[in-house]
Amino acid sequence: MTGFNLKEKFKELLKIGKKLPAEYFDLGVAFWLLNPDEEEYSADFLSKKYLHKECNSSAKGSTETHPKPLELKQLYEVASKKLKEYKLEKLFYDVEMPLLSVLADMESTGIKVNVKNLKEIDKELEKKLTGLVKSIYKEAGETFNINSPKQLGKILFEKLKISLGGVKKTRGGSVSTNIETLLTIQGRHAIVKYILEYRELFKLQSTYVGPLQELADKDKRIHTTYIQTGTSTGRLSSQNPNLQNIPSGGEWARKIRNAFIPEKSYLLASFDYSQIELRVLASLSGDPKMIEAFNNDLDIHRLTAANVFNVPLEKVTPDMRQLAKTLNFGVVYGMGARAFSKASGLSIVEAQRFIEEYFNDFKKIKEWQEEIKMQARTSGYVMNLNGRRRWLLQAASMFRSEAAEAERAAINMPVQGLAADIIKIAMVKLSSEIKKLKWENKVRMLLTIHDELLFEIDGHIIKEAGAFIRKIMESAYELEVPIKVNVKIGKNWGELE
DNA sequence: TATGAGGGCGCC
DNA sequence: AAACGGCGCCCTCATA
Repeated sequence: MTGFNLKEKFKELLKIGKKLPAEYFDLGVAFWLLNPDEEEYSADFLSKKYLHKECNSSAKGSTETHPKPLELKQLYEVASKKLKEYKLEKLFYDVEMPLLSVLADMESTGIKVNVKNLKEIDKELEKKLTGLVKSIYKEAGETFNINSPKQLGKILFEKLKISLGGVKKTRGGSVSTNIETLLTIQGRHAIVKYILEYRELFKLQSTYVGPLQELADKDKRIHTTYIQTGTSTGRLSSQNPNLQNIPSGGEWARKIRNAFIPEKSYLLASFDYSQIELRVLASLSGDPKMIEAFNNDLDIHRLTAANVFNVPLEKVTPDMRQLAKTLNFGVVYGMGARAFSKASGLSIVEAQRFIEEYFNDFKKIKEWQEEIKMQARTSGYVMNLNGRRRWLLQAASMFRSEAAEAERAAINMPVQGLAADIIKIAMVKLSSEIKKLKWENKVRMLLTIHDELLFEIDGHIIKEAGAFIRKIMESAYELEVPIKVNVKIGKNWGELE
């Protein structure tokens, strides 16, 4: 079978109990592998671009357009030839295509939520919000739309005349009212703390608690859609609803996660790859210190702290470790002194010193990053270990900021992209092993959240299945360092141990 | 009424 | 806010 949106077709087949085709070729996914930064991966768009056809212009609106068989054939010819040319066949046929049906399964299964519970949280939030709105209007001396940054800015800085010291402008030139700003002016007026809490609670209610109730089906299950062509690095994205950004820290977040539950007599189990991106970075760069740290299962942030502060491991304080953690994360993203100073609270000069010290201690990481940047500049693309490719023609741009942006993307993609491959490979392997064991109904893969898999598992086999899943995830890929998976189990998503 | 930009913020 | 990578969704507001 060849076509577009095969995942949707497969979900239809699953619904009516039909068998999926043994061989299939999703054109959207194929063109995404060839260039993950296309504007879209529709038949129309790709026909126009690669076959020099005009759009299948049935006005806009109504139903999705159905490409003609001939166009499909032609697009297939182009895609399969290019996949071979760019050595992407293995990734396509062994990872992305098998993954497509795994995703169809996961989406069809969905995850159960306690709608009653959500409703209660909704009520609670409503009550809190009503009180906050009252307090805010009282402090402001008038009513206004708190959700409007424009109106809020007027109230704060014109009506209440809160000092603008340390307050930044937005890109559009207006005064910012973001959290950063609110925190800096918090001591200057009583209204600010109400607004901070209002922002937090309104976000939770409008983005999560409300929509999640609406999206539950008759079995109280929520079905996200994974977008296989949704990122430039190889990750998946999740939409309608996005189940990859459910709140995780804090009291309200816990309440929301508590509402994600297993079916009766099942348990939820999460399996998350420990420090997967740093392990990948250690492996790719071959940095001896970092590799040794992971080989000895050391606390990587503590090890980093000991190095950048030049103290023995046991002399590392929590503050030092926190700073090192920020540094480790930042390095993966190509963070500069400015961003690090912002994230750490250090001065830019101090921040710069720490970054230099970091790269002095982990020289191979610096070298690896320089190589990747060079590759991007000279060839116009970067690749990860599996040949996953991202075109970055801007790396050679004469505009420094544009080139720098591309360079940051260049050093991040091979790391984020390999981590993405690893979990994808694990998912495919898991799915086939679960089928082999005839565990389809006892072990259900529900969510994939970048470095984490969430399962719903029959309580009777939880131990066995947990060990089994962990094993497969840890052995899905061979790096220069061990891959470690943390397992947590519980009666809901908010209380896993 | 529909759309898109802007501001903002949730996650890994 | 971003000289910190990758996402999706909410609301407002101007414009079509």
